[in-house]
Amino acid sequence: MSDQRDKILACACDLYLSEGLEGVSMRELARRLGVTAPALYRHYESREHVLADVVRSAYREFAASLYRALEGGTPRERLVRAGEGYLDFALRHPRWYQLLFISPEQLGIPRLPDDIEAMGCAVHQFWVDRVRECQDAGILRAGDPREVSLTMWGHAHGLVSLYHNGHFRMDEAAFRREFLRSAGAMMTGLSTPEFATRLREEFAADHPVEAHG
Amino acid sequence: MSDQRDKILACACDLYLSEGLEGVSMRELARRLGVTAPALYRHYESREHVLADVVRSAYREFAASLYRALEGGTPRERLVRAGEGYLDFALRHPRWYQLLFISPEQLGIPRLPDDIEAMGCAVHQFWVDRVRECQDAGILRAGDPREVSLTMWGHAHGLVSLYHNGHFRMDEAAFRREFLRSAGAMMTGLSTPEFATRLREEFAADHPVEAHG
DNA sequence: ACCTGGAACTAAACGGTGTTCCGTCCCGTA
DNA sequence: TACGGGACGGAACACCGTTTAGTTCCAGGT
Repeated sequence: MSDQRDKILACACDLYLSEGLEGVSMRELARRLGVTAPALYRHYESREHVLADVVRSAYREFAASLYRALEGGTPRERLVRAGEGYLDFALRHPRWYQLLFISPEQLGIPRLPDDIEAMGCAVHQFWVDRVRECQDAGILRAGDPREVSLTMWGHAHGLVSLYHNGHFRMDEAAFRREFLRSAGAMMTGLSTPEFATRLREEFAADHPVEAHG
Repeated sequence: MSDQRDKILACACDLYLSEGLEGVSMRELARRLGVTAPALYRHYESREHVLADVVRSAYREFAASLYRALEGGTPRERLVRAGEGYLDFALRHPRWYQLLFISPEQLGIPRLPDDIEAMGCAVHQFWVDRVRECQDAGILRAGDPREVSLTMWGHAHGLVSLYHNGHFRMDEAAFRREFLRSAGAMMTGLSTPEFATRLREEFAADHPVEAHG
């Protein structure tokens, strides 16, 4: 719509990515745009509305990174690529990732806008779809795909969140390894017995030296 | 040490629990204590130092709730009770739980104080101990207990965090059920085959009607 | 060409924040 | 009685989000 509104949003995203939430002040935003703070209120109702738009940008970026997984040719490949996309996004853009799971309280509002909540639902649905098609393909155990995806999502988000908040004494490479190992262990539990066997065979083929450890 | 310092901390805890982080301002704190804001600086170096002490209080409360699990008579019972204590604490005191996993950035400091990081390590070690003794008892699969506890911790924290931030459209009772189901599914994957069989038998005995579903 | 309306902006101000500086009071001790 | 020091209050600084009122400027209609 408005050109200036777009500039404000772009500047707010830059500011957030470099300085964090506290760094996004109406005055600093105005300073960088060469205007005074009240001028921003012609284009945005309040600071929270600016931040809400930044969250929307984060969701769009995240969705783009996730939906690339649909280029995979099989259910299994799509699930794996989705997992890789998730981890890559979380590690490459920590601040944007944190924005996806921010509590309304931290934004200074009682509830998230409905359209942002809907974006969260869409992401959840994406995972449910990935799980369901893997169940249909005999890769994952039968069961409610919403329950299985809840388990997977919780596990992934929990590890990333603990890492981002400094609760693991690891560098990024070590965390990547731990994440993949942990996810593998969990997936084995969620897989059908046949696929779990196949997974172990593939792992043994990929790690011949460690196979005896 | 100082009497007034204790009063400030107690008041800050009350204020945080009822109003959240943003609600803890030096001026409001002083108002409630019947003094002016600068007076607080006789007893605390800065607002961040007050908040750091609130975090320490949260850890002490959390640890007390967790360590009660040691009253259990067997490794299995101690692990189960620890899990229940974790979930209970997270649901009964959401604000205190969130403080345990807060990022330094949200407190306005670059890194958490060493002693607070150590408190986090102690909690992690507690879980490692619970896992190890369950492995020794033949309940959990053999393997590095640190890796297994990482998986369990990540899973539990992720679900709680997503629930607290409003990413699940459930009430507390529904979340409790989902949490226990998800944890059960994950534990089955981490258990020894023998124990997993026993778990399923116990579940069937507890849910005779649903056994056919 | 003139007027008008509205969009976009600025300056000033209000009430809030964390924090510092300085003066004051009071109490225990020499 | 004098002094030192801890505890406090008042004023101030620099920041914040936001509101109000006044200014500028340009497009459109008469």
